[in-house]
Amino acid sequence: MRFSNCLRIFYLYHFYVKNFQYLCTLKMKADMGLELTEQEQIRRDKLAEFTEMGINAYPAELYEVNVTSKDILEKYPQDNSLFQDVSIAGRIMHQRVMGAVSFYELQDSVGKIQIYAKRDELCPGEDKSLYNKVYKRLDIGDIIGVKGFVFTTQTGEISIHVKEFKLLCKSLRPLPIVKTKDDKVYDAFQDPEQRYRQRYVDLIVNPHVKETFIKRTLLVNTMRDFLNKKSYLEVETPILQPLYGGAAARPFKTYHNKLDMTLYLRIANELYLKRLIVGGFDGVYEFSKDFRNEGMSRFHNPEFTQMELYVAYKDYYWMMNLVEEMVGEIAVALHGTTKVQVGDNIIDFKPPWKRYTMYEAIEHFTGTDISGMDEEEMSRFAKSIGVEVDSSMGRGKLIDEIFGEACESHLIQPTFIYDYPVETSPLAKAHRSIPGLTERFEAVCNGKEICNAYSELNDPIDQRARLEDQLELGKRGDNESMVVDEDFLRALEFGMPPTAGLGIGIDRLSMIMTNSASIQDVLFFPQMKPEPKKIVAPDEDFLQIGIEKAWIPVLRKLHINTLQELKEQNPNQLLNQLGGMRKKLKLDVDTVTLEKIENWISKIE
RNA sequence: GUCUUCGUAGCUCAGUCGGUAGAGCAAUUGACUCUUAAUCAAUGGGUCCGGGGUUCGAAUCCCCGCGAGGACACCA
Repeated sequence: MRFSNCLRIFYLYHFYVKNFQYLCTLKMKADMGLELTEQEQIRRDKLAEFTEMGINAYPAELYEVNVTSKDILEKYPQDNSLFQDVSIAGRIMHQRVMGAVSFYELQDSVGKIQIYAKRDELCPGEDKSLYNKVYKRLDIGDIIGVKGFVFTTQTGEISIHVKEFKLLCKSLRPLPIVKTKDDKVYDAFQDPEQRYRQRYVDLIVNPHVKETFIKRTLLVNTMRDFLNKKSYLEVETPILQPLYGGAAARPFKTYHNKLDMTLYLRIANELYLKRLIVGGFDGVYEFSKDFRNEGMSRFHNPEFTQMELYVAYKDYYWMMNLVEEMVGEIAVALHGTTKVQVGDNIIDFKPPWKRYTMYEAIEHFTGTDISGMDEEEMSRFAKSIGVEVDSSMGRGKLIDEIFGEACESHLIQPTFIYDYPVETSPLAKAHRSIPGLTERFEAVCNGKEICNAYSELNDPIDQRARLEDQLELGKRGDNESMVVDEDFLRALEFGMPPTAGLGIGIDRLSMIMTNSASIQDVLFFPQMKPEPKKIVAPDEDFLQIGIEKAWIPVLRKLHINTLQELKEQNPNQLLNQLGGMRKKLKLDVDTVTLEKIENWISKIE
């Protein structure tokens, strides 16, 4: 008994000491808060006030939620007896205070709902401070939990009548204010730089952004289900690779200390998945984050996601069928139909898709049959349609460039292009009947490649020759060519069954399926250059040359953040400025003198 | 990498010919017991991205950076 009393005293003591320390911290921050904007400072002051009133702005215990905004808005109109005892939590997005009554909009993970609170109900007694000092002074962005019942207001909006509320998190930064009326959005938060750098803000204020990412996940889940239903095995292969291969791209290079070796971040996982087919799996796939050290654009991010699939005893025709079926299913899962609006076009993913050989496509769009041309004729033709040609380009590269220039951007509806030249397809099996071509196809949609697939090359001797040809190309100045992966060749020499392989760009497909113009819109955190950071010297630097602590934030306010910057000041001017700031901020410090300032400056190295 | 557009208050933006930096929302204070882009009144808030230059005077004109968007190049 005595022991437990001691414990209680100890805990009480502990609580007060901690709270006191916290208050001190808050006040201190408030004092040195000269770098904060006015609105941020006001929010911190409010936080300190709340704390002083005994309100914990960051409570630890869970808050029971028994309903979502969406549930209420969907089901309440059908049955007004529902939701008479709800508990819900969310972020305050909008406040309309009418004196003793207030309407807030609360945003939870699936939507928004209006909440209604009345002073005399929240504060039945004489003391109205819970409403006047706390509820009314909550800010946009604060997260609260409320309990009450659902009703319809006089103007017909389904709302929650608040009987009690609890602050769950005080927000210290003002959110962008986006207003909506009749589906028209005012002051939309759409500066791309801020949206991508601070995606959390983007997600809070732009509900359609959340939709995009939910669709992306649904896309991935649908694809995974589709593949699992066919009993293919989802696997994981190395991201850190001693040799990079499986695509033509420049890699990111890194270093392992203990092994004392260079490693590369994978540009593709193709060669590892094929080793697994050699090992005896009939179907393997991986959603693979790949990394390519190249230029960025609205279609390219340094890291991106591909799904690669390899299935034994199949060929590329079979794989075409799988792709159109799978992507068709994805469209239906996301949109309820195979027709998807993308920009100004409606794209229909309903199988079967159009199929052209590469030569057919070029002939279709240019009117010229290039299949019989030699390298020189082809080079002339390429130049004539505006392709930049250089000496490192072989025949295959030329065909590829001609296709890119003349055809790709015109292919809006999903179309398979197949039978690619052997020179640019070092991992694809030679065509069963046409020399110089490979059994490879790409699906092009909305003018962009969305996937790439082959009947995989499983002839180890041909494979070695092709990889060596790539090295030869490398010597001609084509820096994308690959390194020979001896272990991969060794695996092929044990024998890989005939296999169909596929790589499908998840980001590109997401762009199309969500009607997004930029890859940055389907990546939560697209790569950005770092934000420029101000260099701010620590307090000690200033203290060391004899500056009183109170003046340090003032100097920072004047944008004097380092001793070097201080040294460059005109002492007379600084004297005036410091005097001015002292008055303006009503600082409780002795005035500075010119002598003192000169003394500071003289001590700087 | 090249070309091009942009960078002003917490947010969205205006700023004329180079002459005291503005609006709406947000914030603060006050009024308001069913509002909804709530309303009404008052108030505060600025490194005009950074650094140079021209000028009596620069948010504005010129140069050099930084960051972002777009196009091209690159990327099968």
